[in-house]
Amino acid sequence: MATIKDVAREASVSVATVSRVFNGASVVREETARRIREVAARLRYAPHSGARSLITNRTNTLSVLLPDLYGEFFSELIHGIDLTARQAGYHILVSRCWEGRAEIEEAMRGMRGRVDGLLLMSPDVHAETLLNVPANLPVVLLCSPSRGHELDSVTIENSRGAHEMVSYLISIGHRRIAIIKGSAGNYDAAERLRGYRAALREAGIAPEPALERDGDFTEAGGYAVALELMSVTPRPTAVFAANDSMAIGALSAFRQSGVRIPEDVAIAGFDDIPMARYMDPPLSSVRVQISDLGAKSVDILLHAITHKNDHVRRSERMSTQVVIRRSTGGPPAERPPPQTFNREMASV
Amino acid sequence: MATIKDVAREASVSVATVSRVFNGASVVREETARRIREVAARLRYAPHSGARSLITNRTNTLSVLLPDLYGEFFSELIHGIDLTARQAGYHILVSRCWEGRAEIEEAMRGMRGRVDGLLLMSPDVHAETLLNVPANLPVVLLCSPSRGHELDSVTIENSRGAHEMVSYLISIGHRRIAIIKGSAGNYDAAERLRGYRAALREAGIAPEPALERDGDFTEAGGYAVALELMSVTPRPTAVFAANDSMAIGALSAFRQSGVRIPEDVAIAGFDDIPMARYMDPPLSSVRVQISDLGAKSVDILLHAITHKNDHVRRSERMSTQVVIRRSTGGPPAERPPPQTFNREMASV
DNA sequence: CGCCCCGATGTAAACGATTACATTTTGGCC
DNA sequence: GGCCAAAATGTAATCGTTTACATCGGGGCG
Repeated sequence: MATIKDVAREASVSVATVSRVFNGASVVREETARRIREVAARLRYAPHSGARSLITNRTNTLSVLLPDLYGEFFSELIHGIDLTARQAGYHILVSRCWEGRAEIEEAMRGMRGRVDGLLLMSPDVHAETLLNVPANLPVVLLCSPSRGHELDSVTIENSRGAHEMVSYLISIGHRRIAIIKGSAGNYDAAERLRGYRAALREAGIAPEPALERDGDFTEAGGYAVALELMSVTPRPTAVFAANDSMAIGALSAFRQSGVRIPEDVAIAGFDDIPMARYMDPPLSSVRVQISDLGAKSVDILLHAITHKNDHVRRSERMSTQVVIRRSTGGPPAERPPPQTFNREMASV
Repeated sequence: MATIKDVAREASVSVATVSRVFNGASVVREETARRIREVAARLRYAPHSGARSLITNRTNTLSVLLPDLYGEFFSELIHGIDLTARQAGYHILVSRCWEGRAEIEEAMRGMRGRVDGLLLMSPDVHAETLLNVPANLPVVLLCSPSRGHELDSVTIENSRGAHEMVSYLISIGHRRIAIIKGSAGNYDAAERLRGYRAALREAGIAPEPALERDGDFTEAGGYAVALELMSVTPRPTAVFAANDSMAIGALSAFRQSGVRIPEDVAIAGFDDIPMARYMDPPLSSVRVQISDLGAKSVDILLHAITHKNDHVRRSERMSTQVVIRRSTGGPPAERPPPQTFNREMASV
């Protein structure tokens, strides 16, 4: 493939001049520039980004390291990341790493010289404890547990969101509220569980182990747990799933068993994925702007890169919003929902 | 950040020896190797992949260039790509480019020296006509129109899949079948439309412009089109949506208007995203193994890379499978569906 | 003891760009 | 025409690796 030297030779100039026309840096005579561009096009020359970044010490690439993710959350996140990154002229490299600490360390080491910064989602291992990873690589933590303020991070207000939703369920009269938990060891999952428990406690409702079931963030998981829940006696009157996928699975399971939603059991999810409003009945959920989360984390990362990772660390929390649709039933006529709850237009 | 030279100096060896330790190539005395590894760990050294790939001429990175995509399809595709790529030791770089030819060319030029090969999904511009892009960069076309056999490609059996689904609808008695088309200019969309028309033609049903409506592959789009369709007289008895997202939107619109599914109108989609089976009623769809599509395209790309792009081009077509669930109603008792149709277990 | 061979290590030339600095060209002005 | 500043272009060091080839040292063997 043609290199800058080939172009230089063919156009009878030095490589410096060719470089200059491709970087617009200093002034090259228009006639020379045109000739160089012609030659370059003829040779199908494109600058070698690897060589370039070796000397400039910038790759214009960001890395995104994620655990295995499910559908909508993943694509929304990448969408937000991509949008912001590309606007700033950055490419993005995505990798998944399931296997915990060792694999994360390995992946981070592989990033040296490949990217300018790293977005890390590591819901089960504290990133601060990672060993033998490139020093001084800017890192932003996504939805991950974090010891202190060593690293930039952005998280979701999980606990508060869950708390609000469960409080709403209580406010419309539910006392037996089950939860379908997220994956074991997952940070978001743990926080949502915490919010659920706190809401019950504040309402003076005793926790009940039989109503706290292990889930895994998938539709199939939600479906399976819902089947189990139906045989719990007395049956819960409401189910709060730690994400929408599980809520949708549960909804499907209940309906297939002849349990009416929301008359027999109310269902609520978390995330408010686009699909939620198209369910039957439309699913109440805790909305979190996933793509904004991605966008914000990129902003923080770019800031870190600009300041060569020598900046004051930030910890952002994305706020959530309870969205009530029909899957939770209407509030009892005698007690309207508090103002902080957002009731959507009936249409869509 | 520490370089190989720092490690060499600190361990009192030459850079060559350090390099050897990190590449396992030739034999280094165990004692020396251990010392070098210790120093490297202490200095948090990681090889600079940019510099490495400059000389080896391999980046171990694949690029994925996609138009704007919607939720499940995108994540499933990336999932399959990532799995296969990482197994072969490759990273993946994802970019979106909406703005047509110029942006694609620009993006491809930016890939020079950054990746070893390219997965390109370009549903509206013929990739063969791209100008001034790096010569000899291995490219595999994904779900894209293609003139001939200049480029490797993998596509979906869109037309056949649509044909089968529409034929099924006809076989259970439908005559007025509407279609919600995919995005204008989109290759998959056009092919699915073709299959729809062919099936009607073969059954001797006259095409009817009022029943062919423009969609855009989103839930909201499907919702809107369904509302329009309700005012068409006589009303269609079945709706075939060019993807599941639109089918789900349509389903929601019909139901909100009191139209019963499948009694009043049957609905079918395309893609069979995971969510389809959790709809109420569960959605009939044309299944395509999206992640396999990603995996297969990576296989082809890796083959091209191994052979330095000097290999015979392949054109694979991913087969589809009609999956009948309740949204299309049962077949008339007197005419069982042909054997090629796959009726799923009722559970899940 | 001297030779040879082999295993371990070092030396230095790439890879393809950018860029500070040096050099040449240009053109305006007296 | 000669001078000079500014504009245009060239030279060469540099980025952090890999790797062909050279070198070195020590053990086995005659």
